[in-house]
Amino acid sequence: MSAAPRRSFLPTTSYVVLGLLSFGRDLTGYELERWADFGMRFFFTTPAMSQIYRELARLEDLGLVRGRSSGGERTRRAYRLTARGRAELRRWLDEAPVDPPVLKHSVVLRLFFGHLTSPERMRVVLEEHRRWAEGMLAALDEVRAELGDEPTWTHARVVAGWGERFYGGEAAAAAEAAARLEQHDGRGVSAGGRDRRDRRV
Amino acid sequence: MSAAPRRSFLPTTSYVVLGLLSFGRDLTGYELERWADFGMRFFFTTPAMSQIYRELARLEDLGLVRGRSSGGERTRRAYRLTARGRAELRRWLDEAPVDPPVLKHSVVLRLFFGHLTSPERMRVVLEEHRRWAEGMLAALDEVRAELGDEPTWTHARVVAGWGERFYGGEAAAAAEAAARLEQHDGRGVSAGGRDRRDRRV
DNA sequence: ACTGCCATGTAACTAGTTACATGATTGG
DNA sequence: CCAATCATGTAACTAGTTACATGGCAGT
Repeated sequence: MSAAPRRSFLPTTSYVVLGLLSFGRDLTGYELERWADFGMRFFFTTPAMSQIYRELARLEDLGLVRGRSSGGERTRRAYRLTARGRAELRRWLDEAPVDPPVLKHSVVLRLFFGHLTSPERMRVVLEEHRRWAEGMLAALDEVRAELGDEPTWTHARVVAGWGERFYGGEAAAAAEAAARLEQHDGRGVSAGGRDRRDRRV
Repeated sequence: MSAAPRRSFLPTTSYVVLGLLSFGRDLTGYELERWADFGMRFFFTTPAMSQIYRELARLEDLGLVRGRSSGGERTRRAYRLTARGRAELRRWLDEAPVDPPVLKHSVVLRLFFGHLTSPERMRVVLEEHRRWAEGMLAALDEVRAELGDEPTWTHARVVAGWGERFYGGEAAAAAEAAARLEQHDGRGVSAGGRDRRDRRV
């Protein structure tokens, strides 16, 4: 008796591909991967090449993209969005439930289980993470520079703003966590007295 | 002839299970899921129940956990970490490469493709995300309150600090993005420069 | 008696991976 | 001629999902 027809949606990765093609340029599987890795890796894991090719095959079956070969049958096949593809992408944007980001943060996981390893190792892990985040921040700056101020990239610039906050946050959080642990370890090790809090259980 | 033996590691989800059992309490598959969903969902997607049961079966095959049934063969089976399980977890913490967090952020993805939908929809999406982030923040506060100041949860408290930064950041980023778009749309509309590309459908 | 939570698992499927095989084109 | 990059795809596998089937136990 439900009133909703509830057509379902494709996996999000499909919309990554459709979306990249929505900027108007025809792209090969290879280029798709380069673009995804250039601009989207900041907020969405880049799928493996083989996955992209399979995705393209599926989307073509569904009539959402059309591929055209050039330079012989195998050498190069560039895809463009069909009208139905554009409509499907729009349907997703307009109607798909806004589900929360998927996060698998193995660094924080390690931190959570920090009682099982040494403070030194924990410091190394956090420092490595901090450096990674700084690196991403730098890469993001480069991307942003390339965006210029063309209106095509209006939303991309806003996304870059999100990214700066996110990666800056990760770097700061790693530093803060390290500082907090250091403080805690220091207290535990150096002064025998003065801190009864640490002895219970 | 390579110097490195390079034993490989289990999927990260396995270490989630091992780690939860490292706090010393025997847990059933069901409880494992509850605990993961209570404390780890803030930084690591909670696996499906069926996945947890399969994980436990595998870990038992590998001798990393041991399960004991009680109350008949089917009704309840609680698992504990074996010495080898603890060693494997420690090996992962100490030696596994620190790989970056895996992120699939469909909200930012939508923002990136914002040129394909309406400003109103974009506002709704961002607002929904902001509220979700605020909700997570509130939930995190509750968890934190429950942690008290026992030393068992030292690292968990540091993780909570990370979470506050992360979810606070998401909420702020959503708000900021919405503000930036509003500003931009206002400018675009009042100046009369209509977008040429988006008239159909 | 019934409801809600505790509890375990299987089956079928989907999404994604790595490893491998193959070849064209371009620039030094 | 050689290396790097562009380019496409298959095969085998792994991780994870949803849907389903089953049943115990506690409280009202």
